[in-house]
Amino acid sequence: MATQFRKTKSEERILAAAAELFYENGLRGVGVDQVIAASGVAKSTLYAHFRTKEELVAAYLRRTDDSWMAQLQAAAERTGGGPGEQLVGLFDALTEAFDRHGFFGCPFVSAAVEAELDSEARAVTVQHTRRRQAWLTELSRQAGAGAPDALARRIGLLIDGALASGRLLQDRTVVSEAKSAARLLIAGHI
Amino acid sequence: MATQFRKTKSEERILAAAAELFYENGLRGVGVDQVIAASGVAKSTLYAHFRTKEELVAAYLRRTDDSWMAQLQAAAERTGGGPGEQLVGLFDALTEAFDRHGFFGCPFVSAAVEAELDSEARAVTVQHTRRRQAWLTELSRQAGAGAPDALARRIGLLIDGALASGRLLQDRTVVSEAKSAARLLIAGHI
DNA sequence: TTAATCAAACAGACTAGTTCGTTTGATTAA
DNA sequence: TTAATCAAACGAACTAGTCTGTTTGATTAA
Repeated sequence: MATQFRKTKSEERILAAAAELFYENGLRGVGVDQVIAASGVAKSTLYAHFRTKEELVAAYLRRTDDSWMAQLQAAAERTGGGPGEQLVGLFDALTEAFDRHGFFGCPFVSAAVEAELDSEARAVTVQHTRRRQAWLTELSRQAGAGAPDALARRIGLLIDGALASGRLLQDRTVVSEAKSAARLLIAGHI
Repeated sequence: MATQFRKTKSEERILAAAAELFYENGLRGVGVDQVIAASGVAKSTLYAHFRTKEELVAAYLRRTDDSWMAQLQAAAERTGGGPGEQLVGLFDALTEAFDRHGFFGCPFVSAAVEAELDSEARAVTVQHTRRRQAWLTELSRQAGAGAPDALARRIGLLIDGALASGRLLQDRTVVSEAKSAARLLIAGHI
């Protein structure tokens, strides 16, 4: 439907603008007025699509959850190798993220810093972390790791560390160090 | 002098309250009014000691820089071992931090999320990161690492990762995983 | 026509920072 | 001992600006 299309287009623009602004400036660092200015949408339109700022934030994080998982999985599958190789290849997604968006760290760590403990944003953050760990655990299991859960936590730790260190040092070479560290850890687990 | 003592005590109380509040709720999440309420100090007193909120934030971060480095070094030296052993032992400081303050991650990563790019807070964050890396590089060199700088970055990556993952998962077992990962990486570097 | 969008003004809550007159308690000098 | 002095802190009101969210009434496009 055309109205649907138009509605979707506005919502899409809002979310695209919100994603960039929230990621670069933090949740509390971006006002609704900035989002409407960047998306070229009227304030009333934004509030027609999202009842509150918090709902917009949650929508942004849900979308980031999906796209972030997709990027990790795409990088993993691009290796064309087995699960062990994929656990290493996923780190390429971090380099890509650094190159595309700059050194702004992990959006979920940022959200955890800024969102209230009982907020929906926090719930999405928890959900994303579980989702990621479930996937890493499954890959570890398929790779034949003795303790898939422990290996998954270690890989997750390297991902979070690379994003955090990358932000602090403003330097993407940490990713290749995380990658080779991952290789070593995987070898130690199989 | 008694007047000196009194002044110091107020400033001290302000900083102690600010440290807890900022660490748990983020920089932007804490208002000046909360700090004065928690420290039991008048607003005018706070502004007699710190010209702006930003100056208070910077003071909090400088103090955190010092205490955080001291905690890492204390944990390292407590091993009573050589540099290689110290690079592993420092991770005990993370467990202690988790136990003492909860899972609030790295205060400098949080600051990097919330502070403006040109703020003094950001400058203190950069300074802390350099200081930490310099120390880790020196320990790596003493341990006889082939590439002390690379090993230092990997250890730093594990520290940041443990703090970030610990926050996301609300779980301190990541620290022992970071620790054993560190052992493996150090062995690979010597 | 009808649903979506627009611009613009607005209310209400909150925040940083200021001001000013008052209180406290220690030091100093007669 | 007692009275004057002083630095530090206090409380409370106030300014000025920002932020979220609402409302209104006109405009656009199928």
